[in-house]
Amino acid sequence: MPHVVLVADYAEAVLGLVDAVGPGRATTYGDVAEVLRDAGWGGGPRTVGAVMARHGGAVAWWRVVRADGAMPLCDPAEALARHRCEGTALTRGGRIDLRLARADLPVARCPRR
DNA sequence: CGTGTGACACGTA
DNA sequence: TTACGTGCCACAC
Repeated sequence: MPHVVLVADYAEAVLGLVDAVGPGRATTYGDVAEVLRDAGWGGGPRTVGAVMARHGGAVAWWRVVRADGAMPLCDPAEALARHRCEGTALTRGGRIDLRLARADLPVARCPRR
């Protein structure tokens, strides 16, 4: 079959990783993209963001933040509230403290290889 | 096949 | 610390 991986499959992988991030923890678009990249998928941070925009509602989207710890732009207030409930480590600027909250992502597997 | 766009990342000022 | 420019990948026109 084609060497091109359908977005649906990529999206499934993204959601799987996000789902693996437990309460009180967080990961970044870049981290997710890197894992998927090592697994043989293409894409970058922005591609992960695109997937979240389309299918994010099915998972804990607020646990995926930017590399600087800032909340996703879609709904910062909602995300911040969620993290406060979960007790996620935050900095005084109201951003995620990735030093403490960064989650270890499971190893993704390639679509076909 | 060029151009614009996006829930990003990173170096530099 | 914030602001701006550049690189990045995939997709819609």
